[in-house]
Amino acid sequence: MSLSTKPLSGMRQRLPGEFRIEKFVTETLCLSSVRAGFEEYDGPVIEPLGLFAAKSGSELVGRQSYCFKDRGGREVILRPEMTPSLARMVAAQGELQLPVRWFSTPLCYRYERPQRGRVREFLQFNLDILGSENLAAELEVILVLQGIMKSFKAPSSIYRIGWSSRRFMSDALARCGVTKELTGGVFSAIDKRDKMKADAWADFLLGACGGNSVVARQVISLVSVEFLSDPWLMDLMSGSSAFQEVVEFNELLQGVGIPSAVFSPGVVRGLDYYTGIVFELMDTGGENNRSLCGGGRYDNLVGLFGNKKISGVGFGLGVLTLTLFLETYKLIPDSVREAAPADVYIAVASSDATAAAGLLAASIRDEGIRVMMDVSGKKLGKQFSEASRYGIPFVVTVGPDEVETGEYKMKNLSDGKIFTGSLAEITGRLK
RNA sequence: GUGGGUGUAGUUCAGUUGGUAGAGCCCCUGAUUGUGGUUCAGGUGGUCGCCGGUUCAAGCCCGGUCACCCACCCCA
Repeated sequence: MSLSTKPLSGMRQRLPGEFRIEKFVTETLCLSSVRAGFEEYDGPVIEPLGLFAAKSGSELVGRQSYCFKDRGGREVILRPEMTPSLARMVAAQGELQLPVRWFSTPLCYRYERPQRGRVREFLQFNLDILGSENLAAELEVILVLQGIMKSFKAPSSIYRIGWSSRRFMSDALARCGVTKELTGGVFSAIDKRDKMKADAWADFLLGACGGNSVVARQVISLVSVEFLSDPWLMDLMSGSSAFQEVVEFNELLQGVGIPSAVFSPGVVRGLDYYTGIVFELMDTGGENNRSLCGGGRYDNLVGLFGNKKISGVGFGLGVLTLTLFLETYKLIPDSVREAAPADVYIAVASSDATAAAGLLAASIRDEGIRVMMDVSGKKLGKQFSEASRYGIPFVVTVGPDEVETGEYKMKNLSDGKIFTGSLAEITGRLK
């Protein structure tokens, strides 16, 4: 009985070609963050279960987590997300200069059935600002998000940043006549609106509203609102500070001019800890059905660790979902997809020249040039094939003749021309 | 956890009413013994996912099982 050649279901395994693409994506994310003054951090993969039990949501922790007892009998969990760890790190710092602007690309784990864009071990880019209650913080993270999309050269027509506010929606639902007990159910009903047929959804919502059709009609009006200046909405929300905040944030977005950001009362977000403005990033085409990114303001997370009240705002972005999005719109550059592993290949004409070839390889490498030396021992033609397959542009041949004369032949594989020269002349050419 | 689909060469797939397993690509060898790509000639490679049943005979029919994919739930 031999071992399986497959990794555990949903676990991450990357061949060099795939890894190169993933690396391109994460490095671009990193660059966009650094450009906005954010600093990178990291946290533990294994956390105490209690860290997530409090605020992340029962579904996430109860059914979709890798949790177990360690050898010390502690209930532990492979982190399903990063934000609670971040909140703890910030809470533990006595004299941290606030606000902090941090980002990270942690591996996270969720025990769910794998499907397109969803696996069990995944990279989730996180970017947060903690310690600012100013709406400028929301604006800043959305600006970074937009900057990320720009740096991938994604035109604003192919994605949409839908945003709303938890506080506003709770207030609005109350004013529509939804009781406190029913609010949660109505929220999740709203979340499902785009996934159901209109009639079926209306029935579903009616159920969530406790069968009260007057209330249900009000809720339908609410989520159908497209503009904040809607007279019905302004009448409903008169005197609401949450509504005022939404209007204010909308003005900020208008002022900056972010065409892809759209007020969408239907955006609710799943995680329990969000309190204020929430947003998500969606593909406007039908290819990638799930949100690529979700985020918002969370006011009470740091408070779990003591008396400090530090408000945060940030988002999580799935590296895999983003990569699928980029693939769909052909936004992964060919230079990344087809990158050669070396600048020059050293072909060894006969085995007695191996030491000389090694010496040559080392001295060219010292100049910062990427050199792949043949280790196959195959005949010369095969070595050229190998270089060609790798996409390496130059081949230098080393054999008894070269060892004797110190003159090397370098072939340019794209035009077939051969250059002859000393080691210094060869490296000069390659630089 | 629920529903649907697919399992045949390294890979993508074809395989007729049940009759001894096929193609493209890849890979290997040679034409070219110190120079790749193109071309040409040849070649390797299969427990048809697994177990059982029906049959003279099963890749094909039936039952079970496992794996993967897709959708739902949830979420990045």
